[in-house]
Amino acid sequence: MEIPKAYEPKDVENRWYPFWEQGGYFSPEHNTDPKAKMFSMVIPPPNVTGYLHMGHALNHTLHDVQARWRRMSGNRVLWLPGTDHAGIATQMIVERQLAAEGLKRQEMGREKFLERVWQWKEHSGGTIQKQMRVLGESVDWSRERFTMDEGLSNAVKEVFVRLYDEGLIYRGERMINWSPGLQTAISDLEVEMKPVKGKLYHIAYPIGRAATAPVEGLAEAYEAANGDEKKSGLLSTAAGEFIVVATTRPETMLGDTAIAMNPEDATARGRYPSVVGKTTVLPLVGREIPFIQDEVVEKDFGTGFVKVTPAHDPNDFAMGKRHNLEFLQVIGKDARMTDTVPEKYRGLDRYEARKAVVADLEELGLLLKVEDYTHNIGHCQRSGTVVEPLVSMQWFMSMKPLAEPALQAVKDGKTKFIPESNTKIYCNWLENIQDWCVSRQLWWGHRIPAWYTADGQTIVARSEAEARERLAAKGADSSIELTQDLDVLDTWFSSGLWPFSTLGWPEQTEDLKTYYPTTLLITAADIIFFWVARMMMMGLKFMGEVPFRTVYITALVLDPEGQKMSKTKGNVVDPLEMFNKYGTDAVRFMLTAASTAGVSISLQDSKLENARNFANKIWNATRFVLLNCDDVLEAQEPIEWETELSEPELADRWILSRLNRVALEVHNALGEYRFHEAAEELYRFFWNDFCDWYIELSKPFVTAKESTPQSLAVKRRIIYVLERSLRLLHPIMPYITEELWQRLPHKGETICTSEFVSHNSAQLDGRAERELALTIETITKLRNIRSTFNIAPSVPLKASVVPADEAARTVLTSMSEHIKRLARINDLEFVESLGSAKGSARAVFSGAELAVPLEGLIDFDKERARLEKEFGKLTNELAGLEKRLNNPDFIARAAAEVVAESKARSAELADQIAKLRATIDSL
RNA sequence: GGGCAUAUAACUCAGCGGUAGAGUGCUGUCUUCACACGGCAGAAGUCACAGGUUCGAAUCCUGUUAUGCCCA
Repeated sequence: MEIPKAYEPKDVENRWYPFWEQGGYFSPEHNTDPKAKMFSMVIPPPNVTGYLHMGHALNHTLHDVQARWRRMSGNRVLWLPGTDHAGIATQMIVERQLAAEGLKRQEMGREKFLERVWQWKEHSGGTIQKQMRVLGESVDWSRERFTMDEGLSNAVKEVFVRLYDEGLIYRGERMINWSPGLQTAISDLEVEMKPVKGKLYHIAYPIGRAATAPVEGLAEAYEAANGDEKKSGLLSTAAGEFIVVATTRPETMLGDTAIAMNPEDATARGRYPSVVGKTTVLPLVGREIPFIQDEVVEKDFGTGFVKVTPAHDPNDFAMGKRHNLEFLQVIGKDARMTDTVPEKYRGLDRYEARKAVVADLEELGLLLKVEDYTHNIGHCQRSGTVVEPLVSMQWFMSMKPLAEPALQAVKDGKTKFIPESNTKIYCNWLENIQDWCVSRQLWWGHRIPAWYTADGQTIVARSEAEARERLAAKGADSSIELTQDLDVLDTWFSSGLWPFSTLGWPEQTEDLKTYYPTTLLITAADIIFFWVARMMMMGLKFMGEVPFRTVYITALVLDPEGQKMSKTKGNVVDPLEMFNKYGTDAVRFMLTAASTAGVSISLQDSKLENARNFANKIWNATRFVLLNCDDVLEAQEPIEWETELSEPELADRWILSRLNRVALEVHNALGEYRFHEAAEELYRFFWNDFCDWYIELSKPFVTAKESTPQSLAVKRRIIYVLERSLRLLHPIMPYITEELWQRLPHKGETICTSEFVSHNSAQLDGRAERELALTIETITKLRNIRSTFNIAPSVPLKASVVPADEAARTVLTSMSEHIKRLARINDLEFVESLGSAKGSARAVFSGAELAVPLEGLIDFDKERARLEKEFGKLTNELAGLEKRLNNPDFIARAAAEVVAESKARSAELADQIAKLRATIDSL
């Protein structure tokens, strides 16, 4: 049989995905067992025109590990794939393309523009799907969904209408975050707070009169009045009285409609009782505005006076509502000053206006102080522009009534977060939730199903026809002209319905009944609010049940230096390049092995190399078997554990026990989403147990020239263990395991639907594990002597062994041929005692004492030093144990087993120490 | 300002009440008929710091420091 010496992932990987896909193995219907347990997941839908990044690679790998493992364990698995229309992102891309052609969407018109977007979607969509196939993802492509599919669009309309009818969706003039860059409202979540170096301007407003002529010496007076400790916002000078406010946005003063202070400052004990009932006149504008008192004003911040611009600040907006202030919009949607401001500022950009206002205030002598000031400013996440808080007519979703059940469900444990710490993050957000602005002034997305009549009525309905029915039902003329709302819904509106809209809702489909609620959601922490929380709310609202039982939050994937990957830093790693370099299975293994809950993953080459080497090890172990077991492989029939041809010996019982133990541990680890543990157990088992010991112990039989019943039996056992190991590894490393499994005797068409090894406790054999450990230790000690004294492997050595007891003697005697071969000893004799250590190297351990005669070959000072070091180590350990055992509290309070263990270990150590001492002394 | 997470061998990370493990790297050695993407052997850590709880703390609690993330 031709088998390359090293694993070449490319040759193997291309072969299997089409085979799997055509075989329909990833469809839940492939499992026809009527009693099968259901396991379902929906994929977090990537942007339809996007491509796979490392975050996806991690996320999708973990999904696939779960899906493949559950499928092999007999579950009926649905893993539903799909993509998201990603309103803003996609529209931006297409607009940029248009700009390159000198076109604008506004000039094209809505319909033409949408045609262009669909074209772009057709053209560049599908990349993600191709990449998912490269990754080997076992999704059911027959159920693939897109958020703008007809069915999902119907779900969006249905939800909108129902929530509107219940009063949970409303239209209103409210303060929203306006993105001047995107020319749309955005939600609070889409605003990113970033520290920006700015200035804090201290401005004087005259009390009770206008300041038209320049005032002299006000700044100096302010400076003098506000020494180290004192802070006063009240200035009394020859020119009259002033109050002082500090602001980072002086241009907004043009829209001030009040000055606020804390009520305590208005009392006789406070700082500013004298202004109560008075007014101040806005400089530059001349508008007379009142003083108001409000609890939200912090006494200790600045002067204690705060300017109130209700139309351009969320806090001021709330104050404006409370105190019935006037709302003056002074900044427009284009971020330029409106016609509400004095003529000289109109049309100026907000930052130009700031300069102009500051210059004019300075001229009037009212600018008292300018300080450097770094503060957080909201930026539009997508466009990067500074968000302008504006009062605008938008659609909102009332969140409190929806959040309450979503909060309760998690508190009741109906949905669990892993790692658990995310629960608090989720709960805190829901407890402080604000209404959600769902309308977007975009074209790409789900158009808001609301129609308006010329006389200002609003009708929300699933279609225009239904809107007319609703009109008629109200007794109105249903044939009047209706215009549909121009806006679309926030993309996350449709994403929030994903777990049930993808299964057919609002139709009561079989899929919906069968697969909702889904079992597991795997996603990244950055969309807990955007997506997870909203799915919870919508799922509970419309399905009456949580959308998923468990939410696994993946780690962040970082660059090799532990830095977050970003395009601007240029440290983004393309997963496809990584698959090419190391092999897909290796990358998958690395990501799985690195997935410890809550700890971010940095992409070190060493980890990837290690994973690639592991794949190569699997390849070569199988290669060894394939090259040496022709006589067994010819039959090509599934192999069972061989006991007929020859009685299993210690090594066989040991590997069978280990196989079962690992199967159990992997099963438990994956069941509790401890991915790294599953990967590590498998790695250790395959490399250290199976390759390093079992294959080595089996070699004399496997490579024997002549077939004997015993050699056939050993070969059958090694194939048995190997084939099962591949099945255990398959969820993490699908390609290499399928490739090799197909070459071994097996049952079924594909490893994907083969049975995951379930552990058989009857095959766990603690005694065999202990006995083989003794054998391994004996071999290791002998090798250690050869290595320490630098004796070439070709030099024949003799060894004497004194087993610690009869049991050890039996084991070591039965394993003596293996010991001799693996430790390169030609003469191994069992004796009653070793006598003087003169002329030999020694080893003392719990199972035996060893002597290797090395007269003339070794430096005895070195041997003495080596043994003294060992002696020191053991003595230290014993001292610690004795200290513990001499403590009456320990004996009285520690668990009985622990005490017994300590005693046993202490006795064992004392024995070894005595023997070592005698050995050293006899040197 | 509030919250969360992390600090363990040179590096990257496991372990999370019974006196420390892995991978990489390092040292030595072996090209022995699966694998040098390998074998064998070895060296390497007062488990960030300070208190406390406990018979016993890397592990639990409190505080400090550092780093990262989230929210305002």
